[in-house]
Amino acid sequence: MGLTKSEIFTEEQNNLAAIAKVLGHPARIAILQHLMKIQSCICGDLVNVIGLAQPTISQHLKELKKINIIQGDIEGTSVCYCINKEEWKNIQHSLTAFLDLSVYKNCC
Amino acid sequence: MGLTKSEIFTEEQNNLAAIAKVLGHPARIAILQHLMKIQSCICGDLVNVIGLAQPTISQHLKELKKINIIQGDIEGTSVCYCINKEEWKNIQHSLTAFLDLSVYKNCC
DNA sequence: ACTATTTATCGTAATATTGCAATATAATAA
DNA sequence: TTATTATATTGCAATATTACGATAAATAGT
Repeated sequence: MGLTKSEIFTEEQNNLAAIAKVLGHPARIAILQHLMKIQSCICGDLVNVIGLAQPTISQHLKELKKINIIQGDIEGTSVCYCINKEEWKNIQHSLTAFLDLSVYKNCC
Repeated sequence: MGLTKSEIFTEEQNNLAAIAKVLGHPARIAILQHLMKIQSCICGDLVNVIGLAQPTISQHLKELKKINIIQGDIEGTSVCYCINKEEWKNIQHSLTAFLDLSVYKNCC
Protein backbone atom coordinates (compact mmCIF):
# COMPACT_ATOMS: atom_id res chain seq x y z
CA MET A 1 0.00 0.00 0.00
CA GLY A 2 2.77 2.49 0.78
CA LEU A 3 0.37 4.35 3.05
CA THR A 4 1.25 4.55 6.74
CA LYS A 5 -1.69 3.99 9.10
CA SER A 6 -1.02 7.05 11.23
CA GLU A 7 -4.47 6.99 12.83
CA ILE A 8 -3.56 4.03 14.99
CA PHE A 9 -0.52 5.71 16.55
CA THR A 10 -0.15 8.46 19.10
CA GLU A 11 0.76 11.98 18.09
CA GLU A 12 4.10 11.55 19.80
CA GLN A 13 4.83 8.42 17.80
CA ASN A 14 3.84 10.06 14.54
CA ASN A 15 5.88 13.10 15.42
CA LEU A 16 9.04 11.24 16.28
CA ALA A 17 8.68 9.15 13.14
CA ALA A 18 8.15 12.23 10.98
CA ILE A 19 11.33 13.81 12.33
CA ALA A 20 13.35 10.63 11.89
CA LYS A 21 11.99 10.14 8.40
CA VAL A 22 13.22 13.55 7.31
CA LEU A 23 16.65 12.78 8.78
CA GLY A 24 16.57 9.44 6.99
CA HIS A 25 18.30 10.54 3.82
CA PRO A 26 22.06 11.10 3.46
CA ALA A 27 21.60 14.23 1.36
CA ARG A 28 19.59 15.85 4.13
CA ILE A 29 22.17 14.79 6.73
CA ALA A 30 24.85 16.28 4.49
CA ILE A 31 22.95 19.54 4.13
CA LEU A 32 22.56 19.87 7.89
CA GLN A 33 26.20 18.98 8.52
CA HIS A 34 27.27 21.59 6.00
CA LEU A 35 25.08 24.24 7.59
CA MET A 36 26.61 23.47 10.96
CA LYS A 37 30.13 23.46 9.60
CA ILE A 38 30.01 26.79 7.82
CA GLN A 39 28.29 28.41 10.80
CA SER A 40 26.29 30.66 8.55
CA CYS A 41 23.53 30.74 6.01
CA ILE A 42 23.84 29.17 2.63
CA CYS A 43 22.94 31.34 -0.28
CA GLY A 44 23.65 29.25 -3.29
CA ASP A 45 26.44 26.72 -3.50
CA LEU A 46 24.61 23.76 -1.95
CA VAL A 47 24.27 22.11 -5.33
CA ASN A 48 28.05 22.05 -5.76
CA VAL A 49 28.61 20.97 -2.17
CA ILE A 50 26.22 18.03 -2.18
CA GLY A 51 26.45 16.83 -5.76
CA LEU A 52 22.82 16.41 -6.69
CA ALA A 53 20.88 18.36 -9.26
CA GLN A 54 19.33 21.66 -8.25
CA PRO A 55 15.71 20.47 -8.26
CA THR A 56 16.68 17.53 -6.08
CA ILE A 57 18.40 19.76 -3.54
CA SER A 58 15.42 22.06 -3.57
CA GLN A 59 13.17 19.12 -2.76
CA HIS A 60 15.38 18.01 0.14
CA LEU A 61 15.42 21.55 1.51
CA LYS A 62 11.64 21.51 1.39
CA GLU A 63 11.58 18.31 3.44
CA LEU A 64 13.89 19.84 6.00
CA LYS A 65 11.75 22.97 6.18
CA LYS A 66 8.73 20.74 6.77
CA ILE A 67 9.99 19.91 10.26
CA ASN A 68 11.34 23.45 10.73
CA ILE A 69 14.87 22.29 11.42
CA ILE A 70 16.00 24.89 8.90
CA GLN A 71 14.54 28.16 7.76
CA GLY A 72 14.91 29.97 4.47
CA ASP A 73 15.02 33.74 4.23
CA ILE A 74 14.71 35.36 0.85
CA GLU A 75 17.67 37.60 0.22
CA GLY A 76 17.26 39.27 -3.14
CA THR A 77 17.59 36.69 -5.88
CA SER A 78 18.75 33.93 -3.60
CA VAL A 79 17.41 32.25 -0.49
CA CYS A 80 19.52 31.99 2.63
CA TYR A 81 19.05 28.75 4.46
CA CYS A 82 19.87 28.63 8.14
CA ILE A 83 19.60 26.21 11.00
CA ASN A 84 16.56 26.98 13.12
CA LYS A 85 18.34 26.71 16.43
CA GLU A 86 15.17 26.72 18.51
CA GLU A 87 13.45 23.95 16.60
CA TRP A 88 16.70 22.03 16.27
CA LYS A 89 16.87 21.90 20.06
CA ASN A 90 13.28 20.73 20.30
CA ILE A 91 14.03 17.94 17.89
CA GLN A 92 17.17 17.09 19.80
CA HIS A 93 15.18 16.89 23.03
CA SER A 94 12.45 14.74 21.49
CA LEU A 95 14.94 12.25 20.12
CA THR A 96 17.08 12.29 23.24
CA ALA A 97 14.04 11.65 25.42
CA PHE A 98 12.92 8.82 23.20
CA LEU A 99 16.33 7.19 23.12
CA ASP A 100 16.84 7.45 26.86
CA LEU A 101 17.35 3.96 28.22
CA SER A 102 18.33 4.95 31.74
CA VAL A 103 15.28 3.45 33.41
CA TYR A 104 15.43 0.31 31.29
CA LYS A 105 16.49 -2.94 32.82
CA ASN A 106 17.52 -5.78 30.61
CA CYS A 107 15.77 -9.08 30.90
CA CYS A 108 18.21 -11.08 28.80
CA MET B 1 13.98 7.22 -9.45
CA GLY B 2 13.42 6.16 -5.84
CA LEU B 3 17.05 5.14 -5.64
CA THR B 4 19.26 7.04 -3.21
CA LYS B 5 22.69 7.96 -4.59
CA SER B 6 24.60 6.63 -1.58
CA GLU B 7 27.92 6.61 -3.41
CA ILE B 8 28.21 10.38 -3.22
CA PHE B 9 27.87 10.51 0.56
CA THR B 10 30.21 9.58 3.38
CA GLU B 11 29.79 6.38 5.32
CA GLU B 12 28.82 8.42 8.36
CA GLN B 13 26.12 10.21 6.44
CA ASN B 14 24.75 6.99 5.00
CA ASN B 15 24.87 5.39 8.43
CA LEU B 16 23.06 8.15 10.23
CA ALA B 17 20.46 8.26 7.49
CA ALA B 18 19.96 4.50 7.63
CA ILE B 19 19.35 4.64 11.37
CA ALA B 20 16.98 7.58 11.09
CA LYS B 21 15.14 5.92 8.24
CA VAL B 22 14.41 2.85 10.34
CA LEU B 23 13.15 5.07 13.15
CA GLY B 24 11.05 6.94 10.61
CA HIS B 25 7.89 4.91 11.00
CA PRO B 26 5.41 5.20 13.88
CA ALA B 27 4.92 1.44 14.12
CA ARG B 28 8.64 0.97 14.72
CA ILE B 29 8.67 3.76 17.28
CA ALA B 30 5.70 2.09 18.97
CA ILE B 31 7.46 -1.28 19.01
CA LEU B 32 10.54 0.20 20.62
CA GLN B 33 8.51 2.16 23.16
CA HIS B 34 6.63 -0.98 24.10
CA LEU B 35 9.84 -2.95 24.51
CA MET B 36 11.16 -0.26 26.82
CA LYS B 37 7.95 -0.05 28.78
CA ILE B 38 7.54 -3.72 29.52
CA GLN B 39 11.21 -4.05 30.46
CA SER B 40 11.37 -7.53 29.02
CA CYS B 41 11.24 -9.52 25.85
CA ILE B 42 8.15 -9.79 23.73
CA CYS B 43 7.11 -13.26 22.82
CA GLY B 44 3.91 -12.83 20.90
CA ASP B 45 1.41 -10.13 21.64
CA LEU B 46 2.98 -7.38 19.53
CA VAL B 47 0.30 -7.74 16.90
CA ASN B 48 -2.42 -6.93 19.46
CA VAL B 49 -0.39 -4.13 21.00
CA ILE B 50 0.37 -2.30 17.78
CA GLY B 51 -2.71 -3.00 15.70
CA LEU B 52 -1.22 -4.02 12.39
CA ALA B 53 -1.41 -7.40 10.74
CA GLN B 54 1.11 -10.03 11.70
CA PRO B 55 3.07 -9.97 8.43
CA THR B 56 3.35 -6.20 8.70
CA ILE B 57 4.70 -6.39 12.24
CA SER B 58 7.12 -9.06 11.16
CA GLN B 59 8.39 -6.79 8.42
CA HIS B 60 8.86 -3.87 10.82
CA LEU B 61 10.74 -6.14 13.24
CA LYS B 62 13.00 -7.10 10.37
CA GLU B 63 13.76 -3.45 9.68
CA LEU B 64 14.58 -2.88 13.33
CA LYS B 65 16.84 -5.92 13.37
CA LYS B 66 18.61 -4.54 10.30
CA ILE B 67 20.19 -1.81 12.45
CA ASN B 68 20.55 -4.18 15.41
CA ILE B 69 18.57 -1.99 17.76
CA ILE B 70 16.64 -5.12 18.72
CA GLN B 71 17.51 -8.78 18.74
CA GLY B 72 15.29 -11.81 18.40
CA ASP B 73 15.95 -15.04 20.23
CA ILE B 74 14.05 -18.14 19.26
CA GLU B 75 12.25 -19.57 22.25
CA GLY B 76 10.42 -22.69 21.24
CA THR B 77 7.56 -21.81 18.95
CA SER B 78 7.85 -18.10 19.49
CA VAL B 79 10.59 -15.51 19.09
CA CYS B 80 11.53 -13.24 21.95
CA TYR B 81 12.39 -9.75 20.85
CA CYS B 82 14.59 -7.64 23.07
CA ILE B 83 16.25 -4.28 23.00
CA ASN B 84 19.91 -4.63 22.10
CA LYS B 85 21.19 -2.33 24.81
CA GLU B 86 24.71 -2.12 23.43
CA GLU B 87 23.68 -1.17 19.92
CA TRP B 88 20.93 1.07 21.21
CA LYS B 89 23.59 3.09 23.01
CA ASN B 90 25.74 3.28 19.89
CA ILE B 91 22.79 4.61 17.95
CA GLN B 92 22.02 7.03 20.73
CA HIS B 93 25.59 8.31 20.64
CA SER B 94 25.64 8.65 16.87
CA LEU B 95 22.44 10.68 16.86
CA THR B 96 23.41 12.72 19.88
CA ALA B 97 26.77 13.58 18.33
CA PHE B 98 25.13 14.55 15.08
CA LEU B 99 22.52 16.72 16.76
CA ASP B 100 25.02 18.47 19.00
CA LEU B 101 24.83 22.17 18.26
CA SER B 102 27.05 23.34 21.10
CA VAL B 103 29.83 24.66 18.86
CA TYR B 104 27.38 26.25 16.46
CA LYS B 105 27.03 29.99 16.35
CA ASN B 106 24.05 31.53 14.68
CA CYS B 107 24.55 34.01 11.91
CA CYS B 108 20.97 35.25 11.78
C1' DA C 1 1.48 -38.71 12.68
C1' DC C 2 -1.70 -34.95 13.44
C1' DT C 3 -2.96 -30.59 15.14
C1' DA C 4 -2.35 -26.15 17.00
C1' DT C 5 0.50 -22.16 17.57
C1' DT C 6 3.77 -18.78 16.28
C1' DT C 7 6.52 -16.30 13.18
C1' DA C 8 8.51 -15.68 8.47
C1' DT C 9 8.14 -15.29 3.62
C1' DC C 10 5.88 -14.64 -0.86
C1' DG C 11 3.09 -12.18 -3.85
C1' DT C 12 0.77 -8.23 -4.85
C1' DA C 13 -1.69 -3.68 -4.80
C1' DA C 14 -1.47 1.06 -3.52
C1' DT C 15 1.20 4.79 -2.46
C1' DA C 16 5.64 7.27 -1.51
C1' DT C 17 10.29 8.63 -2.50
C1' DT C 18 14.20 9.90 -5.24
C1' DG C 19 16.20 12.18 -8.98
C1' DC C 20 16.35 15.03 -12.91
C1' DA C 21 15.08 17.63 -17.32
C1' DA C 22 12.24 21.17 -18.51
C1' DT C 23 10.02 25.02 -17.22
C1' DA C 24 8.20 28.64 -14.21
C1' DT C 25 8.88 32.30 -10.97
C1' DA C 26 10.99 36.13 -8.82
C1' DA C 27 14.32 39.57 -8.09
C1' DT C 28 18.16 42.22 -9.67
C1' DA C 29 21.14 44.39 -13.29
C1' DA C 30 21.99 46.51 -17.56
C1' DT D 1 12.21 46.24 -21.10
C1' DT D 2 15.30 42.65 -21.47
C1' DA D 3 18.66 39.80 -19.84
C1' DT D 4 20.68 37.31 -15.98
C1' DT D 5 20.74 34.70 -11.85
C1' DA D 6 18.79 31.84 -8.19
C1' DT D 7 15.38 28.94 -6.59
C1' DA D 8 10.87 26.51 -7.00
C1' DT D 9 7.62 23.71 -9.35
C1' DT D 10 5.99 20.36 -12.69
C1' DG D 11 6.06 16.06 -14.86
C1' DC D 12 7.78 11.80 -15.18
C1' DA D 13 10.42 7.34 -14.76
C1' DA D 14 12.50 4.12 -11.66
C1' DT D 15 12.56 2.23 -7.35
C1' DA D 16 11.09 1.76 -2.40
C1' DT D 17 7.80 1.32 1.23
C1' DT D 18 3.67 -0.11 3.50
C1' DA D 19 0.17 -3.29 4.31
C1' DC D 20 -2.03 -7.64 4.11
C1' DG D 21 -3.89 -12.29 2.46
C1' DA D 22 -2.12 -16.63 1.59
C1' DT D 23 1.09 -19.78 2.61
C1' DA D 24 5.27 -21.88 4.45
C1' DA D 25 8.24 -23.37 8.19
C1' DA D 26 9.25 -24.74 12.70
C1' DT D 27 8.20 -26.35 17.17
C1' DA D 28 5.18 -28.21 20.90
C1' DG D 29 1.52 -30.92 22.55
C1' DT D 30 -1.64 -34.85 22.03
